[in-house]
Amino acid sequence: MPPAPLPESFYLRPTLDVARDLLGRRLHRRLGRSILAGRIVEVEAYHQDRDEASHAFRGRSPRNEVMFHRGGCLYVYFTYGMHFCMNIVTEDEGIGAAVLIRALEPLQGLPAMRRLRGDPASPVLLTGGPARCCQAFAVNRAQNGALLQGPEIWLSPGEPVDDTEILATQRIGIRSSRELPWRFILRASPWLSRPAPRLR
DNA sequence: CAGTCGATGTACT
DNA sequence: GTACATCGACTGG
Repeated sequence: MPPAPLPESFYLRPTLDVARDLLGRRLHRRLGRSILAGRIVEVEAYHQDRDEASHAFRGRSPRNEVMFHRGGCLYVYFTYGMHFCMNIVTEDEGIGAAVLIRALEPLQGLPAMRRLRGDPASPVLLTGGPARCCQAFAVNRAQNGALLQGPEIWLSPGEPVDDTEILATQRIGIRSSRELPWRFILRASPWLSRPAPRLR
């Protein structure tokens, strides 16, 4: 039996708290009779308030509708004409907020992930990057709005992460509100979309 | 290594 | 038109 989903209450907290707390959790995806799993090692928070880079900053629209749903579902959007990105929706109905999954450590179903990704040369190219995570886990428009209580896709507790393992940095690939340190990484993970900044 | 650039759909000015 | 929460192929050092 696969691990049980995190409770809905996990998602109904301030988005930055959820973002940090997502590190070390596991993402599970059922594909027919097989199950894929990965450990979350890199995320970015987005919020309707004070965050011009957020899709929710300018209010509800058909695209960002799911960001305003009650926390505990998946917001999937299409970008750059060919890629999908997946987000964990947070907070109450009516608040536009979500956490982008940027990198995972593959744990289960690696052969299937390799097929879905076109057999990349380096292991980190399997799930290092938000669009790569979606491709490796077969996530696309069809999963937009999916509830995270399974059986299609869900999160499980995984194992605890100490605060000292977490680093907050600026987000990747955005212009506005770039000063917000809302990217959270497991600093020692080899599975990040890019290496942790050097210590000083 | 770093930097550049094309692919290609959708949202928004 | 222009930008876009990206990726992969290619260039040059």
